[in-house]
Amino acid sequence: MTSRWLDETEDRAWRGYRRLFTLLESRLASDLGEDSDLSMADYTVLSNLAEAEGRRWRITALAERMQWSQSRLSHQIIRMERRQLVRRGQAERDGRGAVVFLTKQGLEAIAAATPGHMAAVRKHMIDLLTPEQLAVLGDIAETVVDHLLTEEDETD
Amino acid sequence: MTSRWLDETEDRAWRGYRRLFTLLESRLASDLGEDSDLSMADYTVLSNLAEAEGRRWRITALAERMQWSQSRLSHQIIRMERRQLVRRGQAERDGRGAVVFLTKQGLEAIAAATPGHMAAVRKHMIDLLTPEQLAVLGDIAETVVDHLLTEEDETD
DNA sequence: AGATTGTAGATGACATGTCAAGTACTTTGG
DNA sequence: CCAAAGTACTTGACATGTCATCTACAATCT
Repeated sequence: MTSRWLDETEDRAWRGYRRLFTLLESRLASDLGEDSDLSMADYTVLSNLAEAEGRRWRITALAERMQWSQSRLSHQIIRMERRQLVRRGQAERDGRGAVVFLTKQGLEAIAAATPGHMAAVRKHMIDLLTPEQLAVLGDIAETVVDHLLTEEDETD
Repeated sequence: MTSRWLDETEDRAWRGYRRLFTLLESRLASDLGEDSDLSMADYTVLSNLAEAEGRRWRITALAERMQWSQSRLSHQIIRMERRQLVRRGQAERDGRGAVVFLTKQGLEAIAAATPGHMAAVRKHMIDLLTPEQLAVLGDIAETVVDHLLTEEDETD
């Protein structure tokens, strides 16, 4: 059925997108959980830290990069600190600030989980698509993301 | 930076997709919340009910359609019932079963929220893309969704 | 019919996310 | 230098989602 709000192509794209992401999220999360004790949230935090200079980030900067609220990241990090995956420390030049950094265990956890996770990403998504489709997806994402980030700064 | 796991096109598509959906989800949710007192979850449930024959669904069937766990839907419906958006009733031919149906208030809520929500969907996504891009997105979603649904039934 | 197994849904404990406030430090402007 | 305003992060209350388990009814098998 086509809604009154979108034409057929639009409707197919929109419903497809919604379904894709509902299914893919839950599939990736369960694959990840099976061989790693990490949630998708854990994984994202750890992989951002692992990619970073010095394997550390200032909290606000990391939240910004991940597009998470500061509060969400704060809670997440506190939970991860309890599990020894990360540790917090004082920021150098700012008494208010905090940095998170990877612990040895965190590094091991992300190193162990990444091959399986990336294999799942390939299997359930990337390898199913042609290079042309991937290129278009990249374009689409760029367009929408740019729009959303730009607009954010405006009064609207 | 390109990861060791994906080539440049793949990496761009994958990171773009992740960023797109993080940003879009939160933007749509906040737009929706601003003019409607509905969460995205509320909206999805209500719109599925509104589209249905008799404006009602058997709980399991609705969960399946939405790709939600039964438990998630059960909790959601109980919360929505408290707010008078839906009501539960006995299924006709099955003493175990339950149906959810829209209340007058639920119908009014979804009717009031839909124009704004669909405008947001257009503004933040659909209208930014060309028909060709939308068609490719539809194809991509179909491919990935089919794969995920098919595989689900297998032993793996 | 009675026992066994299956299915629908609810429930409780707990993980996660959001929002509004609180605390502590920094910056700015006189 | 001090007051006012801003920034960085944490906290607590509460909404939401997940998982395992429970209850009740249905279907099947003898």
